Order: sequence, then C-alpha cells, then structure tokens
Amino acid sequence: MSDVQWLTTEEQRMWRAFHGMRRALDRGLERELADEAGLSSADFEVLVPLSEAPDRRLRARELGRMVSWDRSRLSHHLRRMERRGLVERLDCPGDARGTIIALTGAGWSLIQAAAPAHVAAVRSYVFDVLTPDDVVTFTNLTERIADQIARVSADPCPAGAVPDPCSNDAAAVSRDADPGCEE
Amino acid sequence: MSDVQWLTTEEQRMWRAFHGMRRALDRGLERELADEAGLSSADFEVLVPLSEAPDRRLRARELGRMVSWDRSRLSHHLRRMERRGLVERLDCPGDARGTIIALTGAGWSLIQAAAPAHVAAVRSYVFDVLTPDDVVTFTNLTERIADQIARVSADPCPAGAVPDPCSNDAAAVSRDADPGCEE
DNA sequence: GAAGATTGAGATGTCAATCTTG
DNA sequence: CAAGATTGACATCTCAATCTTC
Repeated sequence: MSDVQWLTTEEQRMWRAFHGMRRALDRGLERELADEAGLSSADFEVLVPLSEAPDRRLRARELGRMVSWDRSRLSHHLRRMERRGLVERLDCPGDARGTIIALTGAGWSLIQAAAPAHVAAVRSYVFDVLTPDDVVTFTNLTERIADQIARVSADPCPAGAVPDPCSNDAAAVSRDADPGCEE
Repeated sequence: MSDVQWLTTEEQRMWRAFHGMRRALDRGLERELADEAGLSSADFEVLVPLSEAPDRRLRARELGRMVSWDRSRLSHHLRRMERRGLVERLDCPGDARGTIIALTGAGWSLIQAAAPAHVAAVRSYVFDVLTPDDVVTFTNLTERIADQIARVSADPCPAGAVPDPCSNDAAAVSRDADPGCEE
C-alpha cells in the first residue's frame, strides 16, 4: 500500500475538470427545471420513462430498473409525487405483489411542458460546443470507463492486487453515518 | 418553444452513457471509501484541502470556496465531522466573524490512511483504461463544456430581443420524436 | 424462502431566516 | 448594509426491518 501510484498532473487536471463540470451541469439543470416547471431532476428522471411507456404506466419494478434506483428510494419518491398529483398507484393485475405507476393527466401535461426547455438547456450547456465527432469520442470514453468500473467492481480481487485484497481496515475513527452522497 | 431541437440518437447515447458512468463511479468510490476508511466522499472532499493546507487549517470561507459548497452545507457537515473528532473549530484571529477549521490528529491519520486506497480505486476505475492522449482529450471536452455552462449561466441572454452573440444556434441536425433524455 | 413493495429511522443537502462583526 | 457563519425546518436518500404474495 505504500507504493501507490499517485495521479499525474494531467490526470489530476482531468479529475478536477470532470468534477467541476458535473457540479456546474447539475446545478444549472436543477435550477432550470425548478424554475421552468417546478420539477427536480429526480422528478424528471421518473417522469420521462413513464411518459414514453405504453398507456403511460409502468410496474414499479420496471421503473426502478430504468432509473437505477433501489426500491426504497423509488417508493419514497413516488409517494411524494403521488401527493403532488403527478402519478397514481394502481393494483397490478396478474401479480398482487406488484404496483402499477400511472402518469396522471397533470403529470403528463407537466412533463410535456417541461421537456422542451429542458432539452434546450441540455443542448445549450453541452451539445452546442460539441461536434458530432466530439459526441462519439466522449461517448466512447465514458462507455469505456463505465465498462471498466463494472468489470472491476464485479471482480472482488483484481489480479496483481495486494496480497490481502479483501480486508483493509484503515478506519481509526468511528463514523455515525453511512455512505452519503456525492460532491 | 414549439420548435425544439431534440437530441439526436448519438447525443442521447452520450447522455445516457455519461449518466450511467457517473452513477457507477459514484457508487463504487462511495462504497470503497466507506469500506476502507469509514468516510463519505463528502468527508474526503473536505479532508483533502485541509490536509494540504499550511498548518492543516483553513478559514471556513476558503474551504467552502475550494469545495464549492455553500456556507450552510459546509457548516452542517463540519459540525458532524467535529462531532466525530476529525476537525476542530477555532476562533479566527484578525476577523472575529471568521472560523478556522483545523484538522485534528485523528483526522490527519484517517486521511493519510484512506488516500492510497482511494487513489488506487480511482486509477483502477478510470485511468487504467485511458491512455495519456485519452486523458487530454477527455479533459479538453469536459473543460469546454464547463466553460460553456459558466458562459450560458452567467448570461441570461434576454429572449425575444435581437439575435445577439449568445445565441448558439446549432445548425441543422436531425431530431428524434421523443424527449429522450433523463435527469 | 425469494421477490415486490412499503415504512421508519437516521444522515445529508437546500432554503430561508438569524446573528455577529466589519 | 454586506460578509461570515450558524441554525431550524423541510425535502431527499440510504439502510434495515417488515409485510404480502409468489
């Protein structure tokens, strides 16, 4: 563990640029959605697949997979959205365990009204400064990284790693919190 | 607003890949930090500048600027970190309004112990699959986007007015039917 | 027992006051 | 009044039960 390969200057620069870009993008889009439609990006993320689904409804299970949320987060968020009149919960025919999430008329109207400005914001923030080639390049790089993360995460003990890969307790101070969120 | 330019197929693909990569990266790093050191990425983000500062201390104002958090978030988080014994709050000499945030011995030990594994994780997730050229390319693309966001956000660009220099009309590109973008 | 979903508790982040000092 | 910082209220997210149904 003592012979760590630290990041090079260029790697550090990329790391900072990446995080800075993320932060700016998140803030800008969050604010735009809130101002224009009273929606959070989480709301939007849920509303899009619902609006595109046949009959504008999906099983909670499917919806959760599409947005990559766990059941708990989805359930809490849908409860709040239901309270606001954006979605409805319905019984699932054929499987009494399931729940159907249906977009309400108000939810449909809202996503329809919000989408154009949101897409315009995404375009003005991101795609206005990228050529088609840039888009392909960026996609390839991000997909390569995503694949790598999936590969490494799936393999608990990467080859050539430390002798004792699965027990590394560096914690010296207790912690009253769980993994929280991201910068 | 009715003539919105929707995202092309390639743009949608990039948008999804980008968000998927972010999600995987966040989860992986969050889990790694929690397992190895009992830290969240937010903790880490605060500890790094403190550990690099002269005397291992910074004014809260400075620290807040470095991590790009607002005062409220920083104050809440520092209270929790202080409770865990990672940092201390001290009076600021010369400006009674200020607060000095000082890394404790425990905080220093923890960040020292956590950093190698964290860097190793970042390397294995990201930089192991990027050539030096890739790093430069990715940096340039993200910096370009970040600059663009800063430019567009700073300038409200009064709509309905004359065609002014801020209007980045991305010229004719094909379009898709659906509002296919998430988050 | 496993899967789908809900719930409550605790942690974190945001927003709007509030307080003190320059 | 403006800046630095804190606080309380509230929304959101995570984790660990819990419940029902397959």
